[in-house]
Order: sequence, then structure tokens, then C-alpha cells
Amino acid sequence: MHSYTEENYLKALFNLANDKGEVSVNELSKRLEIKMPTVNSMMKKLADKKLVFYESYKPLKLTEKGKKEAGLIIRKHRLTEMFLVQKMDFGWEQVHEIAEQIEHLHSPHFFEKMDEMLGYPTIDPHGSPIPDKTGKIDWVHYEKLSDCKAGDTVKLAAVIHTTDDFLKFLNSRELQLGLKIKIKSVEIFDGSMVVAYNKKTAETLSHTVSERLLVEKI
Amino acid sequence: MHSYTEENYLKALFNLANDKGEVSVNELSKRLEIKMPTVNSMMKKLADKKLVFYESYKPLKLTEKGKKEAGLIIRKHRLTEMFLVQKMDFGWEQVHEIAEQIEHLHSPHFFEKMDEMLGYPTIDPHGSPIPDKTGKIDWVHYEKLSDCKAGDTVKLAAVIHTTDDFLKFLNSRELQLGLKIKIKSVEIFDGSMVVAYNKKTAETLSHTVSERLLVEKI
DNA sequence: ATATAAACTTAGACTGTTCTAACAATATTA
DNA sequence: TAATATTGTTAGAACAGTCTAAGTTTATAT
Repeated sequence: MHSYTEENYLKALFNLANDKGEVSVNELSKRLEIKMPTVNSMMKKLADKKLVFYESYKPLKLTEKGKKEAGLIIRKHRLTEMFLVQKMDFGWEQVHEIAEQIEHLHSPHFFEKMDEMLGYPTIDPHGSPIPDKTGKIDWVHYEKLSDCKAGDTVKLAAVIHTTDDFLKFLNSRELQLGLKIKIKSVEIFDGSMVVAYNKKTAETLSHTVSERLLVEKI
Repeated sequence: MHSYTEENYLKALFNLANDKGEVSVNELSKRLEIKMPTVNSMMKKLADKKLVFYESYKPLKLTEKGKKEAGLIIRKHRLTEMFLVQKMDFGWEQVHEIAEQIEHLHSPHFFEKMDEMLGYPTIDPHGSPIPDKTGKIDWVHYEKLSDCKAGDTVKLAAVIHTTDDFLKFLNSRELQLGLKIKIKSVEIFDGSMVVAYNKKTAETLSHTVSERLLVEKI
């Protein structure tokens, strides 16, 4: 079993992984707000445990074992978020902090029960995929709203870079998953969009917002 | 804020407190399965934090502040147990271990929501009182079934010293809180009782069992 | 291509929580 | 009450996880 601390390193490595699956010590250090020398020694420890590939001055990479462990923690996190929203009536902007703690609980039975009560969900309240029981993630490719063109009609599938403030902003604009959005126009110079949804006929969304909204074309 | 570890010491001190509120280092050491010197130094630390009265070679005692902190942790534990049983359909023998972990979460909002969903319960699934939001416990005095006499009719109000095995035993005999029990006879030499409840007319309960069952006379 | 900047590593220290070994005080019992 | 057992304390070590300071390697830029 891994410590609370080790679990946080694994999770951060997983979440930071780019297409090559590589993460720098620096990035990890910044994400965790832990100084580089500390991260460095933890990487050696995780390498001993065969969770991370580590060589001096080379980027970090999770091993298959590490990916699985990280996936299982993220599974617990996302299941918890879904439970909090669906069964305890929390808002999607309230659940991250609580899930951050619950994800470290050691009780298979508890998470199985959640999963069952939720009907075995495959996405969390922000549209992120929930890893399966083996820790594997089913990567679905969505487009960014910011990559769509005027005239497109899309369905809001997921939101990324979900800070508290961003989610509250989405609440205030009635933007929620599943929403059908029509793109009326796109400004060239700043990438902002005018869109229509619900009963709104002309809402403006900045590029900062639209690149954090993932959509499905319909 | 106190560490996970400190919280466990506080809780154990609270739970071990006798009528004088005093606990020996030795008892605490055994309860926590932590060696005496470790307990000793932690007591000095908690004394520095004004959570425990500590003097060399004297019994340990929680301060008012310590009692409050401990009460609040036990509140979280018992609310969680109630939530697990009432809202997640766990058996009363399954909830202790999970609550043992969840009690350490730092999220007032989470526990308030549980409390609300449960309708502000005052007892946990084993009949133990849930401390209020200030950490105070409403001590209700129940009698032990083992102290009752033949002919008495009682209602099962709480169970104590609730190990897994004991709770499973109670399940197998259909013994649950609220149950009306008639005492048919009491054996002098071993204190065992023959009782009637539900459709059972002559169940024998050993003294070991009956002294762990708290009842209200009716 | 060399100077500078950024990223990374090593070394060593500190805190929190645990332990064992040894010693001291109190309690029990013969 | 004196010997013995139990309980409690002190001292010192160990480990996990963190830090700062200083040095090394790689990347960037003039």
C-alpha cells in the first residue's frame, strides 16, 4: 500500500502527463507546491517501487504499474465527485476539495457501493472519464468550443481546468453539461464567440472560456 | 488544526475516560497499540497545546478544550456511521472501519450535509449518542440487560463493545435496536438469560452478551 | 560558441511519529 | 515492610517527508 503522500505524487504525475507521458521534475514540483529536491528524492523512492521510470536529468514517466495505481486513485476521486453531486446535492464547484480527501480512503467496499448507487457512471460531474476498476481510462476525444466555427451546433460534453471561479462563472451563465449551443459568430481579433443556448440568443464567451469547454459536434 | 495522529490520541482518551475522566498511559498505549514512550511524549505535546492535563506519574485527563475537540471528532465518526447505514445501506457491523477514516476529513460542509440528510440524528447505528456541534455529548443512562430481572420487559436501546463478531452474532439472532425483549428467567450460576422477542419464545443469551446490551425498562 | 539562465541533483538539517534500551517511581504481594 | 512486578519516564535512534544552500547539467540566447 502507498502513503497518502505517494498517492498525491502519482496522481499529479498522471494528470500532468502529456502525449509522450513525460513530466519534468519542475512541472511536478510546481503542481504539488513542493520544492524540487523533495520531488527528486520522492521520484527515486517511487522508482525503487517500480512506479516511475527515473534517470538523472531525464523526464519522469509512470510505469504501467504506476499508471494503474494513479488511475485507481483518480477513479476514487471522480466516483466521489459524482456521488457528492448526484446523491448529496453538492454543486460541481464544491466537490473537488472533498474528493481530494476521500480519494485516499482505503475501503474497496465503500467505493463499490458508491459505484453501484450511481449506476456505474463513466464520467464525473465535469465530464471527465472515470477510470475502470483496473485503473484504465477510456479517452474520448472532444473538440474545444474555441476550435469550432460560426454556424456549428454542439453539445457541451466536458469542462477542463475547472477552478472554483470558472465553475461559478458557468453556473451564472446556466452553462451545464449536455447543453446544446449554437455558434452565431466568432471574432477574429480576440477569438470571442457569440453563442445561443437555452433562451439566450446572444451570449458572448471569451476565448479563455471557450477553450475550456469541450464539445461534441451535432 | 490537529494532525490525524493527534486526533486519534484525543479520541482514544475520550473513549477510555472513566467516571473520573482519568486514563493511564498504559491503557492508552494498549488501546492505540502504540508503545508507552511514544504515548508519553505525545501527551507532553498535547499538554503544550492545552488539550490534556499531564503531570509525571499522574493519570491523564482531557482539558475542556481537549474534550471539545475529541467530541467533534466522535461526532464526525458517528454521523458517518449513521450515514453509511441509513443512506448507503451498509450493515452496522461494516461501518466502523470506514467511519474511522472519514472522521478525519476536514470539510464542515460535508458533515453538515450528512447531518441534514439524516434529519439531525442524536444517536448512531449502535445507539451511541452523537455529540452536538459544540462537541458536547448528551449522556443518557441505560441499564445493562444483565442487570435486569426475570419478568422485566425492556427495549433494546444501545449495544456496547461492538466488535465485528459481536454485531454479526446480534444479526444472526435478529437482535436490533428498538426491539422489545421479555426476560423469562435468569440463571444464577452463569448469569445467562432466557428471553423472548419477535416470534422467538425462548432464546438464551450468555452474560457476556447481555452485559453488552443496554436497555430501557418499559 | 560561449555566457547566462533554467532545471536538476546532492548534501545536510529539521519536524513529526515511531521505536528500543535503560532507568525511575509506584503498586502489589509475600 | 521489603522484594518484586508493573507502570511510567528519559535518552537516543530511525524513517518519512519536508526544507535550504550549494553545486552540476542541460537549455537558451546573445
